[in-house]
Amino acid sequence: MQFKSVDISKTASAASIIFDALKKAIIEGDLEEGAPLRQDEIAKMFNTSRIPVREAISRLEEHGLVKSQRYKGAVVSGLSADEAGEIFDYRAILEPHIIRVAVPKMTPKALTEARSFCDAFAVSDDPMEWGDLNRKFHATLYNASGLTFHLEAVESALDRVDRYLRAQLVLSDGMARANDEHLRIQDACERGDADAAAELTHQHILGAKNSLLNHLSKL
Amino acid sequence: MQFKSVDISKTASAASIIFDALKKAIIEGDLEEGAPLRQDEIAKMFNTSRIPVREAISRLEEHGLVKSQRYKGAVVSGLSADEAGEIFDYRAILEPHIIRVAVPKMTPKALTEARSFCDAFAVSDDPMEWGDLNRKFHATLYNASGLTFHLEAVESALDRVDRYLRAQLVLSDGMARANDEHLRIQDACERGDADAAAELTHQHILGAKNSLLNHLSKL
DNA sequence: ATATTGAATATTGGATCCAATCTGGCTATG
DNA sequence: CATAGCCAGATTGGATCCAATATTCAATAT
Repeated sequence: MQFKSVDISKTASAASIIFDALKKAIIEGDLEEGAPLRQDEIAKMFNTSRIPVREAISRLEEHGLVKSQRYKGAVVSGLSADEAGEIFDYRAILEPHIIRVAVPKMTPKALTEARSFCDAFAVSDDPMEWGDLNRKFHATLYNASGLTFHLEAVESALDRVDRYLRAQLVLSDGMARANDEHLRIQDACERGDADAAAELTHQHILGAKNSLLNHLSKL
Repeated sequence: MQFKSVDISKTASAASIIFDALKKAIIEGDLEEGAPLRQDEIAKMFNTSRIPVREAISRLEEHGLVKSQRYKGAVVSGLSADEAGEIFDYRAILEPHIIRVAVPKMTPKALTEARSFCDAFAVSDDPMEWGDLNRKFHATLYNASGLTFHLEAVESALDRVDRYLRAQLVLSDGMARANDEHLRIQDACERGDADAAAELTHQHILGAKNSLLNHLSKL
């Protein structure tokens, strides 16, 4: 008799679960910049001791999402407009390269999947969903590249500016422009025009950066 | 009366010390790919308990330097030739951008410091020193850019391929070519020619990549 | 002889306890 | 009144102990 292989899970340690939860909370802005991460408090939330909490925090620190001082504890990292701008520049350099490599490798399946995210993004009216769909759309296209190191690097960069990205989408013309640009990128990919996809991606990121910095400077 | 600020140290936790030591050992190849990291063993080496060891290992994992499996322990990550090649490509994209930004900001002090590393690299006959001096030379030039995120990203990438970099320098023409290219880069920086510095850096990295992959394919 | 079971050992993940350090408020003193 | 010193609570870093899982190897059945 044949059995289906079932994932007996237990795969995730408490530390990993806490890490993921804290990361999500920081990225999505539930934990504000400068907010202190009290080990005891977090441990109680997850019904664990402080040991896995500390492991989670130290891993977050390696990602630059928190800063901790010996005997003083950890706080959520802040990000100045300049730093956010630098990270957008970083993405504007890397992501065009990734999509250029990816285009010739995209399967019909990947393309339809990307298009479905693109469509969902277009019709969604839930601002909390926009950020997710936006990332999924781009990630689906990028994944075809097979450039695992680049993909990790970009994910990490996106984590750092996720809040800014969402903020930018909410701006008056943010969604409209993003939508339009997504369609053009999707089109270029379907045509197999890697150079166009790369150039459009470059403009897409720099456009978001300018829109964001422009907005921030007015505050 | 004025006091110089003295670092009362104690700044470093045991976990940080262990992290740095393990990282150095992995980067420099003292710990080979696939080598298991036994918490107990490492704890005894540092006269600590396993707690800070685990924290160090989990931080290393976030940097991709080790891979660990629940209840099975951690091993030093391997890196295929393809993956190493990908990371060289990544550097070939980022570092030219960094140096282009850096050139107009370089102080005379930074330039002389870079030149001293360049000279030391040229005359050193200790292969273990080459890797360090090489990284210090480039880092000194890059630091002027003030692009902290980019600098961290490149450092992290260099950590992953450090062994390959050293191996490449030891190849017959590795040092000679690196030396020559370093001088050209230093020259371009001193002339204030950012575009030339960027282009030379690009070629420098791709040249090293090709030399390395070419060598590896012959094994 | 080979494959399978099961117990003994090794190793990791986490809980609890202790030590070191920070923080905030109180007091003494000028 | 202002300020330095100091004590008590809060908080973190680490050590020790226990639980969960993996691995090894001897015993047994086919």
